[in-house]
Amino acid sequence: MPELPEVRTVIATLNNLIKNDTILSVEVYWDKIIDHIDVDEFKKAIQGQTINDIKSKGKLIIFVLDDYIMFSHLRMEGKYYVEDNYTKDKHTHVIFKLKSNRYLAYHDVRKFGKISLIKKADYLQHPYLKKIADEPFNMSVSELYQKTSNSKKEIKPLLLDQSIMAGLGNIYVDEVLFRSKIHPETIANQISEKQVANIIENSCQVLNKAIALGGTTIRTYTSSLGVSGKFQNELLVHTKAGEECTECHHKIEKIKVKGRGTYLCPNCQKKL
DNA sequence: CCCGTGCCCTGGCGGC
DNA sequence: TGCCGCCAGGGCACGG
Repeated sequence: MPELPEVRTVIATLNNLIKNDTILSVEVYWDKIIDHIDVDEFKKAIQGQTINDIKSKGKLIIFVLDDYIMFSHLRMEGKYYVEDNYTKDKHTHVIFKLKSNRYLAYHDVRKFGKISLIKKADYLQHPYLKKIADEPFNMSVSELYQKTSNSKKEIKPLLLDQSIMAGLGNIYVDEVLFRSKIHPETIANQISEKQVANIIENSCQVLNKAIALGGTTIRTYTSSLGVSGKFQNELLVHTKAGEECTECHHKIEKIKVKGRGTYLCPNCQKKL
């Protein structure tokens, strides 16, 4: 699933391929992908808009057009392809026809992803963006500590909340808590300021490494974008149930935390 | 205001 | 082999 590093890889590739291209028209095959705006309105408004830049915040992709901002959230399985010829399959839900005679196709097996369009002047008020906190790279220890020390939630669900800190999903949060030696069910207000500093530090390290490993994906524009990273080789706990911990040789366990599959080393990550 | 629950979806997997 | 039922999972709406 795309988390912050995959999104960074996707936008780097999209910038290489379609920055300064112009959207001539758009076809929508699954209306629910288009969010917060009527589909016909969306189709009409986007015609003739040039893609001036593609940015991101957390897991949100931000297309900067002439008069609008287009937000895209890939959720679980959203993918973009840039193609010379458009070949729609059962998972193609939106196709943008570009002035360069190419197509930008949005694929999504689960159909969980969302695409939205808002006038530039209003975009900071859009609910997608408004709820996204700073990424770990810009997060100060005091700000995150303020949030953790006032919360009675478990630390893992708190870190998955994008309004607390942006970018971590289910995979990277397990890796960050393992590297920080914190049990995922630890109540947030029990965590010291020093441990919060560790969480931020480890988040930056893990995400930066994943970005570096995913950043080599750029190939021809017929391949899928940002889905062939190599970060899975760096995972220390996630998906490693039954294997030995790299630190202490205890067995990695899989548990459920607030309904999410969670991997940890019970010896390195002791409950307080 | 905060919390928990259910929903959106479909491929893949376990069970028989 | 095939079919059925269930589950994963980010974010949001809704109800208590």
